[in-house]
Parts: sequence; C-alpha cells; structure tokens
Amino acid sequence: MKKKSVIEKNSSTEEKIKEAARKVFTQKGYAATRTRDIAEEAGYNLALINYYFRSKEKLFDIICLENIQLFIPSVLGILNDPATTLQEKIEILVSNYIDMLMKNPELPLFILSEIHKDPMTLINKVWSNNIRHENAYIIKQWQEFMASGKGPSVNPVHIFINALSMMIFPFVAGPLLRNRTGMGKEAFNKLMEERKKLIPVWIGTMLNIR
Amino acid sequence: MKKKSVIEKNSSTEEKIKEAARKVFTQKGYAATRTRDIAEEAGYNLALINYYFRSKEKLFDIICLENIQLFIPSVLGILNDPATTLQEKIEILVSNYIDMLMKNPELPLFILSEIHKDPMTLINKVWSNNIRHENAYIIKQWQEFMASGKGPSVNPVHIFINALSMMIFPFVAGPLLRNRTGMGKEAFNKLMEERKKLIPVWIGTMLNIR
DNA sequence: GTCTATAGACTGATAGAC
DNA sequence: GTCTATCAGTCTATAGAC
Repeated sequence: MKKKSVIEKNSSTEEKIKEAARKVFTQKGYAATRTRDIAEEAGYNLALINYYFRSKEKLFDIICLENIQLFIPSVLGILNDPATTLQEKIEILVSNYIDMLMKNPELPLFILSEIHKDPMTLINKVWSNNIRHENAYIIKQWQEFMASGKGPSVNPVHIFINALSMMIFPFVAGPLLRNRTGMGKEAFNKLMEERKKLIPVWIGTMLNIR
Repeated sequence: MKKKSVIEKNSSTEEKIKEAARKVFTQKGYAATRTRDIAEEAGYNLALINYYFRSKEKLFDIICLENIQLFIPSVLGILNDPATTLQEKIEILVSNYIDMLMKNPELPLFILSEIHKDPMTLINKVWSNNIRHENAYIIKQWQEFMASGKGPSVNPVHIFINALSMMIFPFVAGPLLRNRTGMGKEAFNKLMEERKKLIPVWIGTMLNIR
C-alpha cells in the first residue's frame, strides 16, 4: 500500500506538474509565470494545477523549498569529516558545488531574485533551521588555522565572499558572459570544469597573503 | 525657449514618474510591477504614466536603457589613458566600479534578472553599439604584458571573470549575505570600501600565478 | 482524475471632465 | 496637465460534467 502510493507520487501527474512548474518558475520568475504556462508545459489542463496544489502560490513555495534544498545536502557530510584537511575540504566543496551548479545553472539567479523581491518571506519560509553547522569539524580546523598565525591578515569574510563569488557569479551572469564573449554552451562548461581545480588554488593563495 | 523646456523636463512630473518607475521596477522587476505602484510612488494619478510614456513597456525600456548606461561612461576614459600602467588602471577601474555599485546596489541583480528572462531582446535593445573598445590603450598594454612572458599560465578569461565576480557578486547576494552574517548596512558598506584596495591586489596576484 | 465553462478579481490603457 | 470613471483583456481559481 505505502509502496504503491510512493511510486504513484514520484512519477505521474503531480510530479509532472511540479517539474513543469520548476522549469517555468525558474526561467521567468513568479510574477511573469501564468498557471496556463505551467499546465501547457506539463501537457495537462490548467484546472489540475489547482486540484493538486490548491494555488499558484502554494506550488511556488514547494518549488522554492526544493530548489534551495539542492544547495545543502551535498555539503553537510564534508564539513564534518575529521579525515580531511582544511585545504582538502575546500577542494571537495568547490568541486561538488560547481558540479551542482553545472546541473542547475539557473538556480542561483532564481533564488537571489526571489529573495531580493521579498527578503524575509522566502528566507524564513525555507531556511528555518535547515542549516546547523556550529559543531561541524571544519569550524575546529578553521579556528586552529587562525590560531596558528598562518591565517590571512584581512577579515576572513572577504575570502569567504570571494570563494562564493568565483563559484556562483559565472552562472548568475552566464547569458551575459556568453553573449559578450561569443562563447558557446560547451566552451562555457569547459571553463567551469577548469575552475574546479583553479578556485581552491586561488583561495589558498588569498588565505596566505599578508 | 529651449532652455526653459530643458529645465521643465529635468525636474517635474515626467522626471518624477521616471524616478518612481526606476525604484519600483528595480526592486520588483517588470512583471511584478503595476502601473498603479509607480503612480502611487510618484504621487500622481496612474493616467499620467500613459500620458507621458504611452505604455508600461515603453517606460520600462527607458529605465533599462538608463540603468545599463550607468555602467559605461565611468569606464571609457580610463581604458584609453596612456599615462597609467595596467596595474594602475585596474586599481582605478575597481575603485570607480565599486563606488558606482555602492550608489546603485540593486542594479546588477536587476539587469541580470531581466537579461535572463529575455536574453536577446534586452541586450540588443540597449547595448547595440554603445561599447567599442577595440582601440583602447589598455588593449595594447595587455598585449605587451602577455607578450612579455610575465602573464598568467591559465586562460586570462578566468581572471577577468574573477574580477567581475569579486566586485559584483557581493551586491547581487547582498540581502542574503547580510541576513546570514547578521551584518548591518553600514558594516556591509565598510566591507565593500575595504574591497576597493583588496581586489586589485588579489587580481595582481592571480595574474602572476604560474 | 481530467476536462470544459465560467465566475470573480485585477491590470493596462483611454475617454472625457476640469 | 491632471484627475475620475470605466472598458476591454487577462489571470487565478472553482463548479460541474464526464
């Protein structure tokens, strides 16, 4: 019984509508998306969207939640692994993160846009307390690194910002970058692939600048 | 006669509506903005928005054009100055750019969002041939630098991307960053002020990595 | 579960008074 | 130039047939 309902949920109308909604919402944003667009993309009648999800807004909330959660699970295990060094953790994190972004290149701009239009609603709705990292092993390693005197002389927040910037921004500006440089999709992906190895090197250098 | 009409244009209803439109469009995007919001923000009746600008879309086009042009003029003179070195040009460009972003922190996300929703329309509408840099002096300096053998061993596009990322991304992610770090507006601006001097150093380091 | 038909609310735009 | 009143079109959501 339970098994059957799970199977049904994962691969039929409801799921198809959700996938269609994810695609259209992510590309056009909430306001510019019409329920008709979603229904058409899913190949069903627009009445079904309300049958399954009550309203456009409730469907949007679900998509937001799932989109944002894509950012999280790949990270938690790595942060708490006592077997890897700080530098190794950075290498793994950067590589995983860029992988995820290459699979979902439109995600960052979608999330940042919707947060910008209504900052607290989305953040509080979704982030609640999904992330708890106080006891992560990486914190201990970081504190040891800073205490050793080998850390950066600048505010470390700068380097954290730089790491996020170098990973995420190319995807946020993807269409513009490709248009300006005349780069194709493949060339762009090749470049991002290279960055998996380069970004940890740059971060490492910044951490030791004094 | 001519003088009078210019004065009228620059500081009355038409200009007030434009300022209101800039504010609301920039914050909510095109689709989520109602002409009523703009009229209310401007303190006038919504009929006037059509009286002066014919339609919501034509008004939006004007705002887009003006917003994107904010990115350009501050840059052109610097690129062509034979009196400054490459490193000095980078320092000035970064400083000016961050200044401009601190005055218009919402601009990058607005432009990137609207480009994403409809890539070619906006880019072609506005960019046409506003930017011509083939003969800029900086190109010559760059080619000399690369020919000297002191240039980076990685594809220089990476470093160009990094420079843009480190400057622009903090503003694109501003609301999220402030929320996650508990930073206030003043602390954020102080950080950005610091980055005016730091980013050229980081870029310089990247250019010499081999 | 899925479709058709339509209600009910909102939005951009205009006509016409002042 | 500015405002009021209103229309025509579009959108979300629902009622009801199948």
